Amino acid sequence: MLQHQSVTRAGHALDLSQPAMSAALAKMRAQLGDPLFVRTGHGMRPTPRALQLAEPVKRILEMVRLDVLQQPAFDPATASRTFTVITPDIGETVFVPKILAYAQTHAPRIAIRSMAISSEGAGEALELGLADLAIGYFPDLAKPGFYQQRLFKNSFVCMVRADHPRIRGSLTSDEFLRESHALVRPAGRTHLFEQFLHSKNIKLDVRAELSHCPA
DNA sequence: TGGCACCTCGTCAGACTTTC
DNA sequence: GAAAGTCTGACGAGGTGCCA
Repeated sequence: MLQHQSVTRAGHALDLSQPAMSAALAKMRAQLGDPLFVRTGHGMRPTPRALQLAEPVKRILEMVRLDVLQQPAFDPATASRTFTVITPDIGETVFVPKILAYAQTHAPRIAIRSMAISSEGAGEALELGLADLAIGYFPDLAKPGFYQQRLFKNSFVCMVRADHPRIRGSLTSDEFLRESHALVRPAGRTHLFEQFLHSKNIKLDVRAELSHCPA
């Protein structure tokens, strides 16, 4: 209003109609107990009270503009921080090296910290700010508040010893279930495939349980 | 969780005020 | 008296709190 000296023009500058602006002015008049702006032949002139308020209001608006509305843009080239990534064990060997290689060129001051936690705990870690990103299969995060993007499709394969009779060809599900198995369970976590078998009430003949995937 | 009442804030239309 | 601008009442949309 001080800048435009007109209810209509001030409203237009704020993308409001004149009545809306007039109503806002009426509310301010009631709250401050002063007309603030009075009609004259040369527009809406400020009262002494309005002029007195102009400087502190200007400072408040400037503070809001700088500290609230104007957020610093993220610049990978100069950013210096550690990103925490939730990823399964395989992610540490597949994803993290690629991320580091990319960061070395485009974000040289960025560091990556890998975190291996359960699918159920990933959502909470992200919500609490303990982690920045989760790479892997996290069906529990398919809900509002989380952004998801498919990066790739994955499939499972069977690993057998070099002289195993099934070294060639494919397996039927019955043949697969008749075999004995080595179960890789890092840090005691339940593998996605195990969860699938459990949901189907299928039990494997597990002869060995390992915490690391054999080289 | 859905329905309801209430409040806030917006627009529209028309009355009103001021100035020339 | 005309023109420009402001004010006001009616009404609608959306948000919120309460209650069954």
